[in-house]
Amino acid sequence: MDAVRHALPRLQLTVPVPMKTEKVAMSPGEDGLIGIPFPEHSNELLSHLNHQRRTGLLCDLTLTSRGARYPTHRSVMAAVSLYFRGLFGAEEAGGEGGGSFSVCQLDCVAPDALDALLEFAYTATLTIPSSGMRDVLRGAQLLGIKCVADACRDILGEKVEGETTEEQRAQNTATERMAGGESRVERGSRRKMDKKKMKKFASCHINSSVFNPPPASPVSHPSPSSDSFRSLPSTQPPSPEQEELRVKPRQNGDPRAIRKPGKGATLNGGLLHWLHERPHIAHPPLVPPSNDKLSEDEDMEAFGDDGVLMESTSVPTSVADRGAAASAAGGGRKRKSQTPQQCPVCQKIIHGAGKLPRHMRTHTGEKPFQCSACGVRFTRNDKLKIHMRKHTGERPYPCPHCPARFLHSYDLKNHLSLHSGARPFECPLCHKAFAREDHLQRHRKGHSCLEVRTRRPRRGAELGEDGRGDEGGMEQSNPLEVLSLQAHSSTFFPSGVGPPLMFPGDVERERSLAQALAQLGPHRLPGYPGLFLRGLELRGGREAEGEDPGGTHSPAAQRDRWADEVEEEIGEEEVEEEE
DNA sequence: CTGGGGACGGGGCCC
DNA sequence: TGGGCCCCGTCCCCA
Repeated sequence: MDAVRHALPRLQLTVPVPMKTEKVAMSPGEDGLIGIPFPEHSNELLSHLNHQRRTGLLCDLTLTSRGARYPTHRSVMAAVSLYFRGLFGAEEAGGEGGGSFSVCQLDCVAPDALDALLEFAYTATLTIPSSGMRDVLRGAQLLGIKCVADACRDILGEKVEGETTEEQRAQNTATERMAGGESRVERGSRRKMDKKKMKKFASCHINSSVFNPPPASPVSHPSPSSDSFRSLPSTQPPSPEQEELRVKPRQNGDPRAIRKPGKGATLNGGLLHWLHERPHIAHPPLVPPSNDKLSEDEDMEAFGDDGVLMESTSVPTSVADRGAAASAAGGGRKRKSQTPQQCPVCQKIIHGAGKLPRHMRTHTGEKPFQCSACGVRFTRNDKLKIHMRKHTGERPYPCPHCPARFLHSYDLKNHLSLHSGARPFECPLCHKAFAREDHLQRHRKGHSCLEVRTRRPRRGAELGEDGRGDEGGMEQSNPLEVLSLQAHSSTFFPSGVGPPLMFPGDVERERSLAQALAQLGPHRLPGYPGLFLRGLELRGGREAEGEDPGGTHSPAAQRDRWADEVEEEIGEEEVEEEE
């Protein structure tokens, strides 16, 4: 442990104190809040917890395996193991207050393997004797510690493609070993369910697996039923180190011995990653499991449904692997060689090597680049450089048609559209054209085209009358407002998702939300956790469809969406006119 | 409400 | 892998 502790200071990953996350996530200017990251916190926390475990302090759960006893903490086990989370969740759901058993018999997990898994839980380091790799793998699978299972599989050379099969096989084996009196019929049905889950898991890389027949027999607690295992949010993003961990670890007869980082290049590189990333990358996405949909959506947001982000979240996997994942997932614009990293504060995936520190400054408010002329500070050097043009008078972007010169290339671009008279951005509602896309967006957010629009048959009223059931909520509110809201909120909830804004009884709430979202814009949402979460909920499966996982909204894509909206509206209007 | 300038944050490319 | 540079989209502010 000391080795780990000594190694930790070298692991510079910005980790916010969880309690401050909301504040940290706010934009620097929001209420003057500044997030102060404490990179050591999570490591120190783990260290203290491990010390408590070793001294038996505050241990409220004892795991046993074939006579060996392992005092531990329920909260830690619930945090690291889907099985225990489900177990304790079921316990609490059953109104038993979460403290009804203190001994959990895990004879199905070999003592050494259990010891290694506990060591992992408390140190974020897995020390695996190669001879016991299979046992650890099985234990990790049974307890729902996916990252460990993945790493073991990698080390054993088992392919990811076989993940479902292997996991299934292992689980089934364990099931047969442990289930005892459980009826075959029940097992079969559960297996079927798990196959679905695993299939989803394999395709989406969302670790929401239900771990069927409980691998353990809590001594003083009945085994939780499968139904008790809720679909849980991902606790484990793809282990970035899996590729590196393909290198077999050193033999280590003592499972408690902590391997010192720094010895053994490739492997230890992996371990270093593992050490510092696991606590941060893996756990922040935790959301209250009571909101399954939200959890799922957030997972989609955080890791991408197309597998690319999952594969590449801080993952030094091979380019070929990523490419394969991308193509397998349907493609889209994908990075080739640069490693996306996940912001530990807002969970956003930051693409591009070296971009995470830059992004982190948006949370910390740090502005290390100060203008020597006026003292204005900037978060980025390149912005300062552009700013300096104001003082030097440099305007490197001259207009070829007039004497105007500009500081920014995009200013010139905007300006050129004036000369050309081009107004390529047209409001689909009132058909007013704009030279700039942001002006069109501003226009759409407002109500400036409402009058024109209301001359047409009102979509909301029509919808209400023709009995499209789920639109019924509109009847409870001003159809005009609903119309406006739908039209403009579609900017952020594009067609195809459908306007999930209107549900019976939710009109007011959703209107407020949509207005808030319209004010904030999608990129601002991470700074407003509540709205962000609701936004995720409302967005439904948009990100889940693999589109635009990084949150970028290219003009082309936006225009395409708007074009779709226009087509959709025109189509509907035609239908209405025919009626 | 619209046009225009500027600021800011993210992504791509390159070193 | 980090950072510089550039481009882009978006937002804010002002006239």
